[in-house]
Amino acid sequence: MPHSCSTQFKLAAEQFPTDSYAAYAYADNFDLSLLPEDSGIPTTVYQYNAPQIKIESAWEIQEQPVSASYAPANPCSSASSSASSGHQLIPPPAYPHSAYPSPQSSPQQSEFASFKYDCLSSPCPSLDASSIKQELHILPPSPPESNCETPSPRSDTSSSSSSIKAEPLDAELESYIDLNTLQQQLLDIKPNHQALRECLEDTTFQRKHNLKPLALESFIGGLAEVRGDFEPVISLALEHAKREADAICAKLQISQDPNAWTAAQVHAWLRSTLAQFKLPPVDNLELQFSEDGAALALLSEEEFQRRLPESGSTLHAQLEIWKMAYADQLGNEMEATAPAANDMLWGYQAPNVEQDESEDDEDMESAVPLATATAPGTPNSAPAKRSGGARNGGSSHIHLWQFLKELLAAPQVNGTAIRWIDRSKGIFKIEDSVRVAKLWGRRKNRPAMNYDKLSRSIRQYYKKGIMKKTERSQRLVYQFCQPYHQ
DNA sequence: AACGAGGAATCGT
DNA sequence: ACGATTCCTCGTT
Repeated sequence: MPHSCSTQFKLAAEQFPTDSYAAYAYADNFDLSLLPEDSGIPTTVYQYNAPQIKIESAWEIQEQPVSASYAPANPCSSASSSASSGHQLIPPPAYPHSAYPSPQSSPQQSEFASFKYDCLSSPCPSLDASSIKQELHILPPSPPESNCETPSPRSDTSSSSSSIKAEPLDAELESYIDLNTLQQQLLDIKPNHQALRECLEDTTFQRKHNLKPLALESFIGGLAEVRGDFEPVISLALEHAKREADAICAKLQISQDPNAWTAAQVHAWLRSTLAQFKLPPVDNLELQFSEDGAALALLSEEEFQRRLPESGSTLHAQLEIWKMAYADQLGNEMEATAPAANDMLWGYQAPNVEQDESEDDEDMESAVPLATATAPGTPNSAPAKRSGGARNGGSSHIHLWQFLKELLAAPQVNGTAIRWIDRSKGIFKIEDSVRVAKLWGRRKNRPAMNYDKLSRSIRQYYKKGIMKKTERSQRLVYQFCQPYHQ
């Protein structure tokens, strides 16, 4: 085995940035169920062929109380066995980043993905207590109330490459990614996001670990440009944002489309968002913001900041997220009806089996099972629809059909594993039976799950009237029965 | 070989 | 009790 190289993410996060992109990372309650289920992300140790990467935690700050209810009673054995040591070791299998045979998996991608998750996740139900604790340190539960201008103890941020230090460690090579420095760079982000831009544009990290170049513009430029490396991550963030927005929309009786808001609804949303992020309430909100939703959506971040120095950035960022979430939803709907058109719209390239680029790895794949049982139109919640009954945390006894709908709801992430054939009829196809089964097994904490068993469960649905075979029987093609679809 | 169908026992909640 | 899991045999693609 070649010598390994460990990448150590350090972060002492006492500050909390308030810039737009930080809002992605620090949104109060990003649903960590979106994230890999069997690994405490910041503490995961990845190993694969050169260079081998170890990501481990080095947080040393005080403990924060954390709800243990989110920690599964029995996480995957490999995870729990080493949880106490603050990191877990994933031995390098044939397919380094995936417990699941994925011949085209890309360790580089997944490594970077894990890094991205670190940046995008926020304190939420995670898998083991240690990782929760650590994530709380990365991303404080309270939204941006601390001073974003607080200088970081580290001042050497002139070059982002300085945040990546390689140091030999015995036979191993250990490189540190100092998140202190990285965070400082985030804190330094100016309205034009120069620091983030520089940070992301710096390719040292990529080159060092032989990563694919990063399409920076795709990240900054908005959803329509989002693709490639960021696609799954953005998708996850948007999935969360959409669910969150959903609940808020129901509460405030407003549209999911900010452009459709009246001025009064704008005020309601602003107040709600201020409260959500624990920002100081604004007395003369109506005077400050006379715009309706469409006009509000056109305001620049500077304008937000000018009107509300304390909270303008956060509000603007949150609005951006809402806009993206709504746009993404439209995109998904279009994809259901006219995939080709949607691909053109989003520049989204349908996953090609013959290509090796977008093959999922451990990170991507574990990130796939999305959300809670909030899949749209669950018959169980038929009358109340999605009124937000039992939300997060109830995913442990999710039904298989619900889980499948969850996967189907995120085609950008799961398109290679399962996809709609005819959404209006509830017909879908399992493209990668192994993968879907593994995901299901992971969700249910059944490591021995396979497609044979999963399909047996699906067949049980036949006589229950939950699913049926299509008229013209096709392999791996199933159909939801009416009440369970739509 | 992979998938489909369904019986039967068992498990977990 | 119920849904899911596990194991099984046999048939089909």
